[in-house]
Amino acid sequence: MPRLTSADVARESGVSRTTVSYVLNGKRDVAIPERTRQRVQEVAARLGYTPSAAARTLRSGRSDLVLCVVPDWTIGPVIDTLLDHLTTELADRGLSVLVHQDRGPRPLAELWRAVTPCVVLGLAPFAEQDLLAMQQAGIQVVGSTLDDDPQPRTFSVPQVEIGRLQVEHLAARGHRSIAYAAPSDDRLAPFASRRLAGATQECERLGLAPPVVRAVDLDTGSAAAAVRDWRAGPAPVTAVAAYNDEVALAVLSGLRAEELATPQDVAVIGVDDIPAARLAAPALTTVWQAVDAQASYLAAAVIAALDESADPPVRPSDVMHVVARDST
Amino acid sequence: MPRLTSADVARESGVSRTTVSYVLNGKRDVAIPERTRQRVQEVAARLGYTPSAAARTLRSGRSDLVLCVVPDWTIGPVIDTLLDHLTTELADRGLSVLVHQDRGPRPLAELWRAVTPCVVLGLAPFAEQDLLAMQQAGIQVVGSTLDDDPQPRTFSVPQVEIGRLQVEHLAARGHRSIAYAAPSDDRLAPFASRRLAGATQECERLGLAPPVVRAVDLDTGSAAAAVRDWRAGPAPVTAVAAYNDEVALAVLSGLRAEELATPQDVAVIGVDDIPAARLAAPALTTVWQAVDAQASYLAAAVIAALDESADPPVRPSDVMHVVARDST
DNA sequence: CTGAAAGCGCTTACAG
DNA sequence: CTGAAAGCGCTTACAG
Repeated sequence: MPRLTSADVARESGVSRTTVSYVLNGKRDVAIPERTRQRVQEVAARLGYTPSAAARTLRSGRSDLVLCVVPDWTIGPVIDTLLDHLTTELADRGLSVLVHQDRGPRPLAELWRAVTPCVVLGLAPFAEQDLLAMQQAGIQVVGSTLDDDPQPRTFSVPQVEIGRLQVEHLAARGHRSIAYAAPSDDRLAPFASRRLAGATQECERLGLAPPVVRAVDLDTGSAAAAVRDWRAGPAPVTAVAAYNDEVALAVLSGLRAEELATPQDVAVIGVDDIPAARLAAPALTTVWQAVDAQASYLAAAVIAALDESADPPVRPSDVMHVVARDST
Repeated sequence: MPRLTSADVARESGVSRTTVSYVLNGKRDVAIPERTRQRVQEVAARLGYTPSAAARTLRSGRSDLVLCVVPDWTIGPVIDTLLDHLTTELADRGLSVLVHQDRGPRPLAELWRAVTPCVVLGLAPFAEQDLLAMQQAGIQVVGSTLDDDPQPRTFSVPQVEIGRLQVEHLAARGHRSIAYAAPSDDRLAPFASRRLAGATQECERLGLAPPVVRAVDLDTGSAAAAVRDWRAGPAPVTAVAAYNDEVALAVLSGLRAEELATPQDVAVIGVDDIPAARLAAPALTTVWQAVDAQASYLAAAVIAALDESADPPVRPSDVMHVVARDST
């Protein structure tokens, strides 16, 4: 069963491959009678013709693949949803998303050189060297930054803002002695340090002592130990801002183990609003992110990188806010 | 900055492109002096040459992309981990994983015809028609089944077994009136119906009444309503097998709302062992799956599909068991 | 308005 | 042992 080529479509519709190509690619600036256009299109559809991506890529030097580089850390529900939306929105433009976990020994360059994607989309910052190499090779890059850095082709989710919002919320509830529950996984450090910095800034702004930081594993014992530390000393902590909902759930569990009441003794706030958050006892207050808006922005950024005339992406506003529940 | 081609490597090492190709592809059956081999390899490395995937694909009619078709439903942590392992293991063989969410209007055929992957890997069953078309086009297919159906190139996670294990565990704890908490998302029906069937079978085997089924949304209200139903009537339910951990957390939350004690009044068991499971109050008993073993099996199946001489994959045994915690 | 031809980068059968 | 040449399927500058 040989592959169906544009030559088949050409023969069947009685035109040349040139014409088939023009019609199927919608080249409106070439004058081709409407009748011919329709015939070619009809034949292509009837035969079930799909152009070979490989040949196209070889010819143009650019595939219709969007290489999405996902960082090493565990894909959480947020990245899940992001990729989901992104895949759907870009599929509408005929672009396929190739997800690559940036881990293991395989260098990134090897992948993009081999695949020649039209766009490389980084969900975490690229190494300077990778960035340069891609740009030199003429590949469009849409990068990410964890800071508030509104550069043109960059996706920015200011992590500092997350920590700030958490402390703002806790302080508004009257807490003055606040702790920070950091993740124990080192790979999350770039996120954790920024979120913590935001929390610290907000404490300072409000005239509070900086948050007491403890790393918390995702188990009760680790969290209970942190809780004991936090409660010891002259100014016992009364509120905990956690790195994310899972860490927050661990803290809730640790508080329970130490027989402290939430939120009466110690309040807790997470980040992400995973399903388990609202089902926790007590229901977890958390920072919600507008993932679909962010995905749409990313999709638009990719499309804009490809097509000068496309609408420049509008940075989504109000992408995060606190969902207040019973744990604060 | 023009692309580096095999011609550049050839020129630089003073041989023909033929020789470059032979050396770089490790064709051992062609007699090429070791000296030449080394020189070519050294030059290729120095220049940072990466063969064009597009040209290769065009030439061979087959890319080194593995198209992994993920079903429509939300990617949970299990699929996450699976994809993660899979990507890593296949990357070692020079294969790149292209994840495609099988949703939206874009027909699957369009994607694989365009991409010409070497293998299509389905994490949910394919439509008969798609399967046939791929086979006709000479594409290797590794499929999935939710049943216990040990066909050669098929990944099988018998969902029935999951439900069976849940009921077995609950019955061993002395429960005789068991309920099933089904998901409300219709897309999960193929999984849910099989898990339920397994639960029902095990009830029957043990001489218990079939489980009372209620759909439960991921919120407390919905779960509380289900709980009220389950507790009404002459034989109040004393144990709930939930579709997965999230549904189980909802049930725990509903029980709390109805002021019932877990496990004294009603026991609960989930599936997946998500991080939130062990942090719940009480810690959730659940069915754990050996996702990494399953991923390795899948990777081996893909490699075997590509290479007759590769080791045939060994079906992992003991891929699931109950993790007993405080909720039962 | 339409077609013949070149060329993208690779591999491999074939000829030396 | 090594190279010249063909051809994978496409697009596009060019010639009619």
